[in-house]
Amino acid sequence: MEFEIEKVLPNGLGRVGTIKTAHGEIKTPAFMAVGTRGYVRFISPQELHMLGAQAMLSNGYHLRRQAPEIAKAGGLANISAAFWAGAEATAEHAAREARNDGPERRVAQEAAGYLPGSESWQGPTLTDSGGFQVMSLGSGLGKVVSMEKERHVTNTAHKERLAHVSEDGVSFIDPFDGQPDFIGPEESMQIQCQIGADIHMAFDELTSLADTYEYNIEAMARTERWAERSLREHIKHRDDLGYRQNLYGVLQGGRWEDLRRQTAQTLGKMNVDGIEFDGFGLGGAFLKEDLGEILRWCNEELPMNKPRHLLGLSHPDDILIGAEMGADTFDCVAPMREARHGKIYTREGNINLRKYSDAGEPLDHDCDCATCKAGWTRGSLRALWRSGDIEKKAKYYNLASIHNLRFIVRLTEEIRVAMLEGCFDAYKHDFLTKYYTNADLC
RNA sequence: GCUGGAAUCGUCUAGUGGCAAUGACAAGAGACUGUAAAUCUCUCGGCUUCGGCCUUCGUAGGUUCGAGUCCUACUUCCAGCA
Repeated sequence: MEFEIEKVLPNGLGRVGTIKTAHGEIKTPAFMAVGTRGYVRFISPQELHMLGAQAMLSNGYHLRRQAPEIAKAGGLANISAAFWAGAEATAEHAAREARNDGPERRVAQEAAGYLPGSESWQGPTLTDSGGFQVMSLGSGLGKVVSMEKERHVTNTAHKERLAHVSEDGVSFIDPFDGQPDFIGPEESMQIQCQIGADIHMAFDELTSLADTYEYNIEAMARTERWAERSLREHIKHRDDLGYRQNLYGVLQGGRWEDLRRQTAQTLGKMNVDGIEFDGFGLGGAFLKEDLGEILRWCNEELPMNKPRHLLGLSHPDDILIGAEMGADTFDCVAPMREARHGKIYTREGNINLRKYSDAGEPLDHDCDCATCKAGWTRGSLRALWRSGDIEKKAKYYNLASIHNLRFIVRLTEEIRVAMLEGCFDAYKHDFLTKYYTNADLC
């Protein structure tokens, strides 16, 4: 994998570049669409391309059982409709998708034409290691990035712990079928090399905001040991599918400067038989106010010439700060999840669609997404969303997801242009002023 | 006309002696950041110094310490019979 840097900001960290993978290029900064199970919910691969998404991120944890099948088909970016239609995985997959409201849920996806496998994603792909699930199934304190410190432990206090960490890896209960399972660095690498994304993440342990400094030292050291094991295993399999797969080491260390700088140096130099990581994942749960500083600590220590992926963030201020501080790629479920939940992104701040039952105005007055161009208004979209008709709802999820995703993708495109033209600071200031000073902001 | 049955918060609905009264939907507010998330939380008669207070289950009476619940009459609706 090559990474070409075209321009660097005066701060020496933020940059414009191009990542070249076996399945295509990624012009950075870039936002990757999240398709956890190998497809992006409610958005077809063709629609993804049209809205400017350059890459898709899937998850080794969720695809672990289908991984051998995916490998046989030649990897995530090569699987055909026939694969999903014919594979045994389909039955299991459908059962999982349908777990809440029976067949209806699947019918909704079929009706809208968004079942996985109607097409395949032709482009660069990335898989996560399953490390995030250590926390989301385990310590269970939502990965909240909040403006307010008091709020950082929220909404999951009564969760049952489904995952436990040991030196070997993570033992967990699959929340869908209740079966016990285990993933360690070796397992994660084997799974990811079967799925065959262009970029893989080392198996890491994400700590929550509630964890102590002492625990973060322990978890970070474990993540570094896992990183070396990940690299060792990855090297064995990285060419198994006939093209070169790449591995990013993942930085943890919470909100502490000494830990962040230390792990950046350690992972930046880490090698197995002279082979180093191809790039780096910037991980962690962040308070918004700390994000820029933490990224600066990491990226001042990491090698300049390798790409960095900021894991799991996408709010505009986070992306702007991330790009400024040297993150090249991003991914996040928020644009699509929030779309499904009725939050529509606009340049003047986000709106809650519930409040616009009669509104004939566009979603966003300045938007070039397919949904807006097709003339959907706040009112007409709200009517779809609130409809009891499951097919209409599916249509809403499609239209709203496209809008929000395009909004974030476009933001990264504009950041790239602004950086190239040397006006990043002005662009950032203008965007944030407009976006965060509106009274309707939610 | 007779005989049964039914009338509860926008809608549907639970409730057969201690109830401002169940659940669902609708409505309203908030949350969501490497997807256990088409999800979750809160509000949903009025007032409140948050301890309560007031007014409510078709209408009017009655029994009872106490009635949405029991009794009587009336009104309306449904079903069956004329």
